[in-house]
Amino acid sequence: MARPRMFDPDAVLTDVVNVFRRKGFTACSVRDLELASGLTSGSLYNAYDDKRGLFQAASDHYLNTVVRQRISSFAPPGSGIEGLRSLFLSTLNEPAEEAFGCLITNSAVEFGQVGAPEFVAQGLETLRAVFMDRLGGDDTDADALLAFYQGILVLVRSGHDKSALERMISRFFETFTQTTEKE
Amino acid sequence: MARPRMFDPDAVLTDVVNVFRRKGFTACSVRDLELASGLTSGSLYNAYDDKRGLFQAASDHYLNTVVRQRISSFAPPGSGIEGLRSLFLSTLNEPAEEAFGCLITNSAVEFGQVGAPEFVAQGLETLRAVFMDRLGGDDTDADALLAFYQGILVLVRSGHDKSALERMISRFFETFTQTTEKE
DNA sequence: TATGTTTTAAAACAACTGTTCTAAAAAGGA
DNA sequence: TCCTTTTTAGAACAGTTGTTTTAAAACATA
Repeated sequence: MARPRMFDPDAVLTDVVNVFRRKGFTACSVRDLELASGLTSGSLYNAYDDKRGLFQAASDHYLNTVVRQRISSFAPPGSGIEGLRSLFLSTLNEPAEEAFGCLITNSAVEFGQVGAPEFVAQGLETLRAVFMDRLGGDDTDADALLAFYQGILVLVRSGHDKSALERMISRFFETFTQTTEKE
Repeated sequence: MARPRMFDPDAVLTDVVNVFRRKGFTACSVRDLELASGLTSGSLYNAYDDKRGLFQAASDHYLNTVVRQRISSFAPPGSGIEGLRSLFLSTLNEPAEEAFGCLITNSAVEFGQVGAPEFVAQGLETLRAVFMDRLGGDDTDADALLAFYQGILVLVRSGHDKSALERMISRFFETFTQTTEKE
């Protein structure tokens, strides 16, 4: 029919999502996105309508590739609490110079409850469902784990000492395993 | 000597800090700050040098009035774990329409570890010290509680169901009290 | 090879950004 | 009352924002 895209959408979204994670949606200019993607604004606007549309595509990409892939890699169905332990520890794998943090967490905080894109609620609910399933607990337990998880990502993002966080996560799951084993 | 200020600095900073909590530093324009404070940009720049200076004054104000006051109100020295329980539950006291969240949490996420103002580290350390003292635990326990606390604030900010969060906090401190009582 | 459609690149846009400048107003000390 | 100093209000500033427009380039199909 016509001229095909010259860029690889997956590669572009991967690059773009990292800029959004690093700077946030508002502080990230279209020029930043041009630079990160190697594309010009014309191509971006033609493919994604506007900045918000690009963010939406990028966050969907993030949810499907980063988050869900991380879950199935570290805490696949049936992996139980040990899977969750691995998942929590995997959040510490970030560049030491500057932690990007999690786009879900970052966006939840940046947008708040009013203008938040749907992917925030989706992402939180995805995590919550995983926690509930692997844990074998109820909604309240899942919420507690969700809060703990989000808090870790805040501390990671703020540059908190990694080894301290590792100790903390390890101990938490140790005592947690003991507690649930007793009964 | 000369003409005195016509505005009440405390009142201005209280108003300003709420806009920063609601919109974040970057997304908050100087016009927003004029509107919120009732002052004109001339007065703001004369008193606080620039936007960053105003943010610094506002965040210091927040730390001293909101955070530290909340601590001494809900979890004063000697109040132990019960104090912490009250403190955690107090984070749910937010306007139902739009949760402002905590300026420490919000700023930790917005700025990350590179350009973050000092008050973020100060605020996190203040909380951590309180947790450690009231808990009677070690650094690792304090970090865990700090993560849990930050995560709750993320969920509050994102509009998570308040009653669910209340149940979660209550149960956490119940089982926590039991666990520590046993030994 | 020609046609038709889309992507691309780059210039151009108005609106908004943080900040500075200007001049008038306000007050305390002499 | 006059002088000095500071605050105030608001206009003005250059730079950046997200977005649109323009025209050329690039392919798939016929």
